[in-house]
Amino acid sequence: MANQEDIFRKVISHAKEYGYVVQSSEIYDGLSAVYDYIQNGVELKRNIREYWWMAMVQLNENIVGLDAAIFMHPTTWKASGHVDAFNDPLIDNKDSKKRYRADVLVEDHVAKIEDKIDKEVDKASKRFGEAFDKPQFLTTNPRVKEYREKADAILKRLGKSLEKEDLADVRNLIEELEIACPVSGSRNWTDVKQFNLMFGTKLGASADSTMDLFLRPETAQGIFVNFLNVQKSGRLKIPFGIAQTGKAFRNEIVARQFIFRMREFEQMEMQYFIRPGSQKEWYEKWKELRMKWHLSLGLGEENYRFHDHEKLAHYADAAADIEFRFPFGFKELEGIHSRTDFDLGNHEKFSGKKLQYFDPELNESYVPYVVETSIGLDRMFLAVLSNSYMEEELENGSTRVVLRIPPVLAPTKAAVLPLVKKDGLPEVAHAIFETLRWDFNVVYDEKDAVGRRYRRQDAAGTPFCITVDHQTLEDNTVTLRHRDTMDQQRVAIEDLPGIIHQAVDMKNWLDKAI
RNA sequence: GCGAAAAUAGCUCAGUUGGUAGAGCGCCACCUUGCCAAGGUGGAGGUCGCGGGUUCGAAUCCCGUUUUUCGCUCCA
Repeated sequence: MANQEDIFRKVISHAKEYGYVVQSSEIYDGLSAVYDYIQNGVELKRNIREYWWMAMVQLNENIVGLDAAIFMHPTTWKASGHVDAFNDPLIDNKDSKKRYRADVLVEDHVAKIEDKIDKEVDKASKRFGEAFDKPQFLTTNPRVKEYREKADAILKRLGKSLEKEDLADVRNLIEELEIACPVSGSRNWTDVKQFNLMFGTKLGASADSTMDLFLRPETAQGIFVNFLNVQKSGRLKIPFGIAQTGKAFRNEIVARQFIFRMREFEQMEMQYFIRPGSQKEWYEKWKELRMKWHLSLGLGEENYRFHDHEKLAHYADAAADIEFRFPFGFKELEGIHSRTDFDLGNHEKFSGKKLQYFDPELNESYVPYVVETSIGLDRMFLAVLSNSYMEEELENGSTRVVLRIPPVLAPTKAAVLPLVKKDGLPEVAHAIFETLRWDFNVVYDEKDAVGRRYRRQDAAGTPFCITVDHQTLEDNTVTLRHRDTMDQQRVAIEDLPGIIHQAVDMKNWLDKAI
């Protein structure tokens, strides 16, 4: 594991040194858990996004794209459940260093009181046998009544305090009830703090006419609110999907592990609208399809696994993660969720607008069910980058650092190198460069010995190097050198576009995925 | 957010009991070589994360702060 952490550190350093990812606002000491993608990073990220878009939108007849705004009407987040579910009062125990949801601590305490009531009921029922009248016992037994009143009073006070956001009172309540930490047994608590996982902002330039908004915590809602717009204008028939990529924002309590968990991140999501009752089938189908997409990149089958959720989110009736073996272990890369009609149904309720589909086959209208696939673009980036980074021992005893990025995703597809900086070789190399740049991202480099230039391109992840030498002047052939094998072959200049195309074209990669 | 560790050149790191900064690689220019990194000459680049304090004097000691890493915690 120490070795793995070491590699992760090296990947982060490498990402900076070779122009992939740097910390945001670095000259001001950075900003916690915010990163910028620089010249090579932006290309890799764009390529991953396009690879996804190609597979999900272009190659799927019944999936269309969308680009919704980051700002959305505030009621959206009430309907989606985020206002409630993303808002937690938290408290820490100073001795055990454990963090709890303050309301859960109080509720657990109440549950203990209710246990006592149950015990009284048990005792009484044993004593009275068949003659035991439970409802009457609950209302008349003085001890039970006392417990019940106590429990109700606590819950009422908790509810009131939470509603008024009176966190000091929640803390007081915990103190008065003498609630102790289950781990340390101590009552040494911090203050209760409200954590809102959504970023708030304001719409409106003048202070007296502003409206409180949230930056979207997920892109999915932009799809749901546009469900009818897209369906009607596209005359789409169920089942169909809407896909989008875009930024989402979460005020994570702990944001860490480089770009794995950031406060601002990019999602690639697809919501698939289906007939109610068919969700199981589509859920399984999309699990399979998404895994195929991942495997098509060749990062290694052993680096992926499914993780089925036992505890489901508020909207789902089934959920699984595709986990990837990151340098810090298997972690979630993509989620596939059966979201039922939760979202559309709630938007109906909150908006008062019908969000239904008339199914001509069934001759009835219904709120469609939804199966979602949601992948973190930044996580996918990290998966590719960390998986690609290798330090190799070569036969001659030297080592090389190489980024084995799948060629289809590589930021630069080829480097054009004149063997020497004279004898007209740079001119020929430049001409090749000028031709190839229309089809591929290519670079030109004439500095240093060619061997060193090869290594430089290895470290940057460029799959091909094209070397122009003296023979080129005679027969229009060049050396094509391969990143992964370091093999060299002699090819005609006119064959270059075809060879590179074969290696980097999405078609040749994605046909494994569909 | 708590705890621990760390922060010196683009990267990896030295820096003695406190005396105002170094190496290797990288980068730039020129020369040389010419198919798998590390030849020569010259050069750029650091107010030692930031802010205070102690001291004649702080990269070094003290306090605060920011950022990072690890653990806990949370995770739609």
